[in-house]
Amino acid sequence: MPLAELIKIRREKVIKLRQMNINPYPYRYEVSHGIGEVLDQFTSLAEKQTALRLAGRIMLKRKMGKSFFAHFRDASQMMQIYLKLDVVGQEAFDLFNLLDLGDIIGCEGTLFITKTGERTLRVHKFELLAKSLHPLPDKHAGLTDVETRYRRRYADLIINPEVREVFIRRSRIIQIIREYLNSHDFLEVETPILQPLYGGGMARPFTTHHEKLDMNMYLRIADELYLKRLIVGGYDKVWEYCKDFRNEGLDRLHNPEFSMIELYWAYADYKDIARLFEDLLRHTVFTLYGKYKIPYGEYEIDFEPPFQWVTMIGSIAGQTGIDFTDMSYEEARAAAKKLGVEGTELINRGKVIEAVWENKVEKTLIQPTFVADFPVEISPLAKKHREDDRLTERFELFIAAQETGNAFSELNDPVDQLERFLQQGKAIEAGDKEAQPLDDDFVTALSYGMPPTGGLGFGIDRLIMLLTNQHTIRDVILYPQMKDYKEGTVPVSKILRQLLEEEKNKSS
RNA sequence: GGGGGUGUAGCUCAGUGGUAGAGCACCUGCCUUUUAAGCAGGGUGUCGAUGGUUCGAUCCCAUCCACCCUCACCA
Repeated sequence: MPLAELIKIRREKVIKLRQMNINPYPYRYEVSHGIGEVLDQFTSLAEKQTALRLAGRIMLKRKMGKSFFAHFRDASQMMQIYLKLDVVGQEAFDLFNLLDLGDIIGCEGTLFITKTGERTLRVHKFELLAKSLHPLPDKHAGLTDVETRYRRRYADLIINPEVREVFIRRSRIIQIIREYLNSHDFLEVETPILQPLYGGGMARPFTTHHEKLDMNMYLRIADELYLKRLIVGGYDKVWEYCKDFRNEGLDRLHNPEFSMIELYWAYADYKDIARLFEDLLRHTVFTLYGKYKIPYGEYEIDFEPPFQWVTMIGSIAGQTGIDFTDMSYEEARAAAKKLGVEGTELINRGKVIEAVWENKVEKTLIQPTFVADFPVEISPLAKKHREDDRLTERFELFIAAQETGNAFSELNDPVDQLERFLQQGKAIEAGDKEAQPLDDDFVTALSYGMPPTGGLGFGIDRLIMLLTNQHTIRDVILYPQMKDYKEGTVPVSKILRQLLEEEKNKSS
């Protein structure tokens, strides 16, 4: 049956209800218990014959002569209700007959167990709390079409409890991290999303324009430079849960709008940050699951510290037998070529080493592994390594072959920072759309003096994928970015407008 | 951007060069402890969009749109 027909049938029920002087959209319902709570305490509530007031959405409904069985669901759980004519009376019975799957009702009653053993609410009274006009997806096959699931997340959430569970866990994970950082004296701050200049990451930004100020602005790609200014200002530990925006491709690991946590810790270096990050992840996993080993796809990931620590160049040597430590750019390029890694974008020694590493090592890092000491050319905001100035004190944490965090001993020498920006400027001129522009005010801030500082950024969406065993970023973001589509759907509003038109014509 | 795939009823899916089907949902009737309730009956769709080929296209061809997978590039 076409959607318009199904909606019309329900619309007619609404009209009928109004004629019966029943408001299909009343204002409130006094709920005494959640359904999950009722199921948890079923035995004692049933014994006492406590009168309960529960509310939820009708998911299943079947008529049995002079009685009904139905299942309804609230945020916590689903349970069966039983309603019979000689308990509720003819009027209420007929009203229940008008209800559809998807309607939201409030029920008052007591508990019992059916012959077949199902815990059930015997309904004494009920009220319609909201009429549903749109039919629900199939009660067994559910809603599987991914496009509809993402475009109409509400339908996905109504019909797929496991999807609801992922987002409950997402919320818990963020809460656990927030509590951890706050209890470790990190100050939660807010910095601009709308920025006159972007920086703090390698990415193409979204650009916009402020009319009154007549200036171009960018949606932030990272909040790093603003947080470091706060370290200059004298806060020792700061962090932010931030939405960042990057104008790049979309795939199972990338959404243009995504979430990160960045934190900065004065007087610490990248090794202190590694210990902190390790402990934060350990704590989060354990709080969530009560254990350290959790499944991710075909793997079992072990979050019990200490995590493995390798250097970028060392891990390349481990995989390929080739040591890039003392190679010049030309030697590195030749060595990379022998390994099958080449390309015009490999314009300096650092990019060559990074490319070889990505090609040969990244895929192999399943268990949590810190990869440390990145080349200076690809790390414009990190402090040079204390033992080798061709490298920086920087690590990324890899889990299940995915980057799960990025940290440095922060560069706090304003002169060195200026030189790095100038280096990046050359890259921009050479056509690198992801190189970082010179931020004069940031150099100015550093010139006031920033203490030695360790900093960390990690993508929340990818971390949540890892901790909830989801394999596409769209399954951990409630409203992932979708392309507009122009054809192929009949919006409900169009159907309703037609119905209203018909009703008007009929009554006049 | 390259390659591959998908798009048919509200949902999940079959199917066909001669105007389309199933299950669920929906409507009517029976049934006062059912549960994928059951039984009897009923209705149905711009077959993603636009062109083309054809006597005739949902099916073949072209273009476009959306979605998925994959490679490349990046978080």
